[in-house]
Amino acid sequence: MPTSASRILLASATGGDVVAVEIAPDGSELSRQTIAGAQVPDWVRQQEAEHSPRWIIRSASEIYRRLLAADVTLTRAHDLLLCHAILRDTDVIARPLAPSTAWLPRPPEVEEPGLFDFSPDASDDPAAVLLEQYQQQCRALDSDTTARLRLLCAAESAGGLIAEEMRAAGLPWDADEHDRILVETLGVRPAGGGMPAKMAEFAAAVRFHLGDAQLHLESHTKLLRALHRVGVNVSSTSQWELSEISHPVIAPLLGYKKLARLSSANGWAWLAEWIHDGRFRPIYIPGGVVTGRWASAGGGALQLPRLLRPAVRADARWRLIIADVAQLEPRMLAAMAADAAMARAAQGRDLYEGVVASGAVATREEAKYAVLGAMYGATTGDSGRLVPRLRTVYPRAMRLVDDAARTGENGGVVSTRLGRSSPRPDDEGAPARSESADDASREQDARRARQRARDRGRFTRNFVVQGTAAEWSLIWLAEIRHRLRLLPSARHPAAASGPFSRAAHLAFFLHDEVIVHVPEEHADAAAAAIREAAAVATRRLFGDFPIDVPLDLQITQTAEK
DNA sequence: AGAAGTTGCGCG
DNA sequence: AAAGCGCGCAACTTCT
Repeated sequence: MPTSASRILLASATGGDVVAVEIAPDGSELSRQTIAGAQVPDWVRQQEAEHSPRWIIRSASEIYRRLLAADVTLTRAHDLLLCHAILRDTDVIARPLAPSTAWLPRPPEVEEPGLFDFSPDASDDPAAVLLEQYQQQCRALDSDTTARLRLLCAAESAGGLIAEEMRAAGLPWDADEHDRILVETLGVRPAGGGMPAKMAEFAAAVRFHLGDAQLHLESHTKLLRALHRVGVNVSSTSQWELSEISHPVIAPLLGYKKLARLSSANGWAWLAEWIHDGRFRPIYIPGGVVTGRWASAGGGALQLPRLLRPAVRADARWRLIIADVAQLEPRMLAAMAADAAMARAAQGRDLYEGVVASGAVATREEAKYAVLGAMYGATTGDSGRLVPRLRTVYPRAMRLVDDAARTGENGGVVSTRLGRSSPRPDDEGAPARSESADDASREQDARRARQRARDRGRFTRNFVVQGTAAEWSLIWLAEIRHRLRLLPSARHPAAASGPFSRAAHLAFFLHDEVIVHVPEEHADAAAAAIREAAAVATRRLFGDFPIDVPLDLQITQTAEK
């Protein structure tokens, strides 16, 4: 393989071997070789050291875990699976990528013994299949004269690598602290099993007030009947409705529900299943949401209750850097719409106070409801009533979301700043009525169709904002990763082994928040890197448009807030 | 018995 | 039964 290599395509061959193809700048094949499975990590490490090529791979989720397990990291990649979804659906180029079911994510594979022994592509020449797809994607990217899709695909591919790296590194988690929180909140766990003490107390109080010593509290139907028996006339057992009622059963019932939730979602069973060697390793799914947000699988990674934050704890001589953006989405909206007035309100840490200062609303609370309502499409209630006031002070921003909603209602497609487009509406549910249908059912169909259109309008309204925020976060992540890789090694390794035990690394990502785990001596440098990365993300998306995207950032030992 | 749907609640 | 977007998960009920 010549030293000029800058792009190498990796394809799985039979028997765990790998075919490596060197790609010329014009996308054509320069040379290829087959590498025996056992040699792949060393070979890849060597290529990284000598050329740091862009690796063209089917999917990081399919191959990267095995490389990381062998302590090999990749600098850059082009993830064909992730980019296929973007380039197939995008509405910002004349000829999007031809859709193909061959480029959909595979169901999670069972662990296989061989290093690269994942199911080989069903073809005599899997490398040719990948190369053909890569060339098609390059043609699509080249047709975008604005190059925003190129930026999006690069960021998305970096995200694919980061998701696997964060899983490999894990989020440092103090199981003892978690246990302390559980005991403090739920009460002591009986030795013989059964309900923890404080939960049992609440349960007993609820049963007493409902006059049923045997009542099964987890059954909504039974609980609802029991509530009706004592005159608590609610239509559901949800806490927001219960909290409106004044009755002695309400307080213990809400208390019980709170604890029951913690116990079943993040109790001792969760701790035993998900925390190993002081790390929480969820599965991140980049692009798992149509807007471009990440999804997760297993462990409820994106729903960790704030109550458990103190269990996130840096290793000895290491620090956590926790950084997030307040009100990322409305900031994105202001910049996307080039709404100078809204950008002015976004100056500084609290956008909502800025909205109050504009005179549109009286209180911060009103500002929050109005802004969220504008982005979500509220039509009724407090929020819906406040939204029109924003139209007078921020006409450009409001026009952007209102246009997105109208496009969706009319069955159209909307796109984010970088060109990720909303999926086409599916035609399911369009009723095929015979001519004999009566007026009433035709009326009902029409009503349902209007409802669907409104639902879709709220979806597309939110899509442009949520999706662009996801793009900002993705670039932020990629730029953080890039900078952290330049930091020197740790004086003291982290408690866990693996490729990230000696260097600062991303440990957690949640829509607009990151947690970085860093050797104490590099904490300040890493914090600076995170701030720089945010500034770069803003500039990449919006150029010189003056929009503030301030970070809340703290360097700590634990994630307590 | 197991699949599929519902409810409720955690996160942004 | 959230007014208003996007998710995942546990536990229950209902369907097959």
